[in-house]
Amino acid sequence: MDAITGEEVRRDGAGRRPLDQMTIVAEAIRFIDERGRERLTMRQLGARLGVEAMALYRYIPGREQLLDGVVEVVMDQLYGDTMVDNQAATWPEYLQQLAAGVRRLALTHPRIFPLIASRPPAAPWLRPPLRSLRWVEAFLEGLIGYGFSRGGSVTVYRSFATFLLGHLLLETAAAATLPDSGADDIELLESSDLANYPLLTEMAPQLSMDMYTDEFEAALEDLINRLALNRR
Amino acid sequence: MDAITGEEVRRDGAGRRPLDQMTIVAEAIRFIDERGRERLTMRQLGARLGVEAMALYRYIPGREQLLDGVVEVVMDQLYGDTMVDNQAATWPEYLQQLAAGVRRLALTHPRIFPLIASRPPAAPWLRPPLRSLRWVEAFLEGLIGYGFSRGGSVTVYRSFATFLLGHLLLETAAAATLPDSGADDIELLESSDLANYPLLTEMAPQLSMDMYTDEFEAALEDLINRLALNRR
DNA sequence: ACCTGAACACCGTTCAAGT
DNA sequence: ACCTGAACACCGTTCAAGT
Repeated sequence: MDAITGEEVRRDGAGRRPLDQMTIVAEAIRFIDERGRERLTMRQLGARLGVEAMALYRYIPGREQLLDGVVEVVMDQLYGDTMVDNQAATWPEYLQQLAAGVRRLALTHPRIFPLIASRPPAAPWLRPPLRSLRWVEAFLEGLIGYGFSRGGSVTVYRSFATFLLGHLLLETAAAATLPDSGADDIELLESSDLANYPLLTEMAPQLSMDMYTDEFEAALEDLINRLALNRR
Repeated sequence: MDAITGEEVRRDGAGRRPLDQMTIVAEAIRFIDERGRERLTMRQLGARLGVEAMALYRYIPGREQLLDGVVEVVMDQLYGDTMVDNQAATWPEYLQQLAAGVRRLALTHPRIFPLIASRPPAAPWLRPPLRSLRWVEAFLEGLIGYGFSRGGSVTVYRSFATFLLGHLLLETAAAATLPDSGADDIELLESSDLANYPLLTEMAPQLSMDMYTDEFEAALEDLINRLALNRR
């Protein structure tokens, strides 16, 4: 019996429960969070599930679709966090809460977030493209609920999505780079010795301060003001 | 004799001139522009240069460093386009010209541009990180020339770089996805049938209009206004 | 029903050998 | 001096075979 569900648990000869899509995708998410998406291979993922890579193909068409599944699960989590039971009283509050929710997700899964923008989108015609049509639909619906016209809600979607994805892709990119590729740079033209850059050297303390949060909030307030002014 | 330089050209038995770093990196840039960075392999790049993959290792330490070289060459091109002989009379004009130059580069090499943000940066402490320290140094110098304090120039760098990279990463991401991975999506929870999304269906024409240019310019003007207000 | 072994067509990279 | 063949340790993926 399973301790939580109380269901009868089937086990194979090696004492494993059989795989399924969700188990595999969930493990892939954990894998990418820990080691980055470059290192996610079918063979290594199989190993973590106690199985040969070939076994995964019974549940997942291939590696690309596995990555699509990862994005889909993460986007559904976002949908639940931000769109279900949203209590915002005004549209600026609504945007603030959505922004906070998306940023929380991006910082929780910094190595997965870039996939949201780089995977071939579900609706390539949507500008900017997003994997979760359900989220976009709910977003437009929310805005209309706050009194925006249909055309106005599209304008807001555009600038809000651009703002959010843009900022968070950048904030996230640093965290997503492999932490152990300590290889030397190719020396193409001149060495990038810090000594050649007096201003950089002098301002290094300020330049290295992590101000993403402040910058994010300042820019978001700005965007909301802009939208408020242009509203008709 | 070489038709252009007039120099004596060494050729090997197969009638090829010997390779060098620049030739290889330039071919890699062309390759990524045409077929995407996922498909750039040492073996295929070698083939385009009329050589086995192993020959490349005489000039390039490895694939990762080749990609670093690609970014470096592109950034140097950007430096030449935007920083050398910049004639802007005021700092807002300066930012407009830089923004236009960076966007031009991003749209010329949409499949290379994301590398600028995702490669391990030359100075990881720099926020936001950028591969070209030379460009950042010149940027700060320019701002100080227009009367910004040292601290003020850092603030402007931060918000300007965040804005630019963010917007362009997003605009560029669509173009960078492989155009021929027509595989079916994994069906995880529900099908993303457009019929379930009435607002999306209704607003499809507006949502599919490419408004990146307008959005980019509106947001840039906004940023400049914000910077002008906060200036001390 | 579910997993694996063997195989195929690819990778990046090293190094001794060819010219 | 410059390139290649052969090799190694990996990939994703297919499919007949095992339990």
